Amino acid sequence: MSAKTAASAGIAERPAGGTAPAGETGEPIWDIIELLFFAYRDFVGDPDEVLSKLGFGRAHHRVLHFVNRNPGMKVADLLDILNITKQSLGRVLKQMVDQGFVQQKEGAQDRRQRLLYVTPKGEALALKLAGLQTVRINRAFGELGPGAHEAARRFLTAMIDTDSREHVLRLIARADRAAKRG
Amino acid sequence: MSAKTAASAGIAERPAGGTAPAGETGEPIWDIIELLFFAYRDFVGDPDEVLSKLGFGRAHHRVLHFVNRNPGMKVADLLDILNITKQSLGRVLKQMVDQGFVQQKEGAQDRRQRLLYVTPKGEALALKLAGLQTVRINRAFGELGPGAHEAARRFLTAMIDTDSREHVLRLIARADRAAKRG
DNA sequence: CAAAATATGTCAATATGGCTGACATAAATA
DNA sequence: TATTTATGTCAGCCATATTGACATATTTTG
Repeated sequence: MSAKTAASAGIAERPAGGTAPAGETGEPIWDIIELLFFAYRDFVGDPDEVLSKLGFGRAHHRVLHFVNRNPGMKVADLLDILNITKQSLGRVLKQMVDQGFVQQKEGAQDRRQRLLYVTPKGEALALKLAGLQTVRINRAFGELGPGAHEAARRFLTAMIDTDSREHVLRLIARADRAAKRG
Repeated sequence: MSAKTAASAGIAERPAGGTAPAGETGEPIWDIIELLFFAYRDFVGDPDEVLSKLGFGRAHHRVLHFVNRNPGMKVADLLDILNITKQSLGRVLKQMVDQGFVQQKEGAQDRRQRLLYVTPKGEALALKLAGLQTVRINRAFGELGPGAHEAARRFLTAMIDTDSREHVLRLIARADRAAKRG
């Protein structure tokens, strides 16, 4: 019940004395480890249901999401983000193109490129999936009160590899600007 | 569950104009959606490296983690948590038993049960993996300052399905007590 | 006690989404 | 022209998930 329960479920507190300055590796932080597992499981669970009815999986979701957010991106860029091989991407991408969710256009300057765009149908699906996740996030923020969004953003950002953090933030910012133009 | 019922399942329409105050379902909350994706990717990435050297995958990690945290759990309980079929679990579990990471003992009261325990070798691996994740979490908390742990816990808890939330919290709390006894 | 339900295991077939390696094509570039 | 780049594709392998059917031991129930 109350949010307090979670707190008392807490643990991982260091053996007396503590304050355990950050950076120390003492005892595993079990609560966050497990909560992250369950939270992520539910977070991707909503879209998964919708996707499975279309014969799609999580891989399709990732492709659709990033193409929708970054219209005109190169195949190579998508491969970098998803961190998979072109063969793996190829199979999934082909399905989405064949079924009219994603479209490929020859690059204007460099005609070797096959720039990726979502179709209206693809955008509708992308927004439907993001909407399901947004409902969950908004419900959470609603329970947590003001400042929750900022706190979540800071926590999640800090959890990303320091090396790639800047890259990720730029990606998100760039996509936001693209969305506003669109 | 929830007021704001999935608000028309989310999305799409965001009739011109507005700033969408939090709590409303208008526009997708892209930053959290994407940060969660990248944060989780890195979070599971650390263990993945270690596991792959042992010929194990993420499935093995999940089994090892929960058995370590809940010594003596039934196979059925593990199936519930992981939400997979017994056939899927069977293969992974067999490997871990064969290689001496997990042990099965006949239930005392109910001799049909094969209660699950980690071996010392299994516990060492579980702690090694949790340690990697803890380093990341502690680094994040260190960057964020005091209150970060509590804030993260509250956020992640709120992201879990309302139905299963209590169950998850009980699971975590129970495992903590078990750990302290051990 | 016999019958039914339960906990677990296993065989077989199938799907998804990763992977590697090799090779092909078109276009840009040195 | 020769090379590199961007992309695609074929073929096969692996890990992890699925469903369905069936087996075994044990507990519970009528």
